[in-house]
Amino acid sequence: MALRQIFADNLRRARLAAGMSQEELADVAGIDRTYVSALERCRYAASIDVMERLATALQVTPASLLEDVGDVV
Amino acid sequence: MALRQIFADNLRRARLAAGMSQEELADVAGIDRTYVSALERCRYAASIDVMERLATALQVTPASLLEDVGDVV
DNA sequence: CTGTGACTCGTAGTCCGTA
DNA sequence: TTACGGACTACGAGTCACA
Repeated sequence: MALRQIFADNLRRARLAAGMSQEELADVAGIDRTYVSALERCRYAASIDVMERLATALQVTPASLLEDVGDVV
Repeated sequence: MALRQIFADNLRRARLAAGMSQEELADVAGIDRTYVSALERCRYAASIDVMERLATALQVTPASLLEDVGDVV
């Protein structure tokens, strides 16, 4: 499993856990609304500083967004 | 402290711990020697898939490269 | 072995609108 | 609320020569 996919999964999970919409998260993190959508859909390989902003906005550690939780499916 | 800096530090530490030169790491990770140098010097905000390749080459988890170990200085 | 400036090229990332 | 497309710009990706 690619790391981008793991990141996408963790991002979505963390966002939902925080009870935020993509729009809210994008707003708080200071990034584009459609970009959050694209990230969760694994369209892009986010750079490290975007990860940082996202992690901060979600109040989780950046490292936790890369943790491989295996197939939750 | 910016995450890019933490990443740069962790990258260098992991590389030295593995007893590799920038050249060797670059070779194993399949990226340019000078690019590894640039990354360790915090010149760029590495993207997630570069991190993945680097982590694999160093045989550490991608998440460990983002762990804030504080000022080791 | 490593740092660095210069360079090209691809894509990250933004902004628009629509379903 | 989210997925997704197009068009655009900024910056990361990747390489070279030289110190």
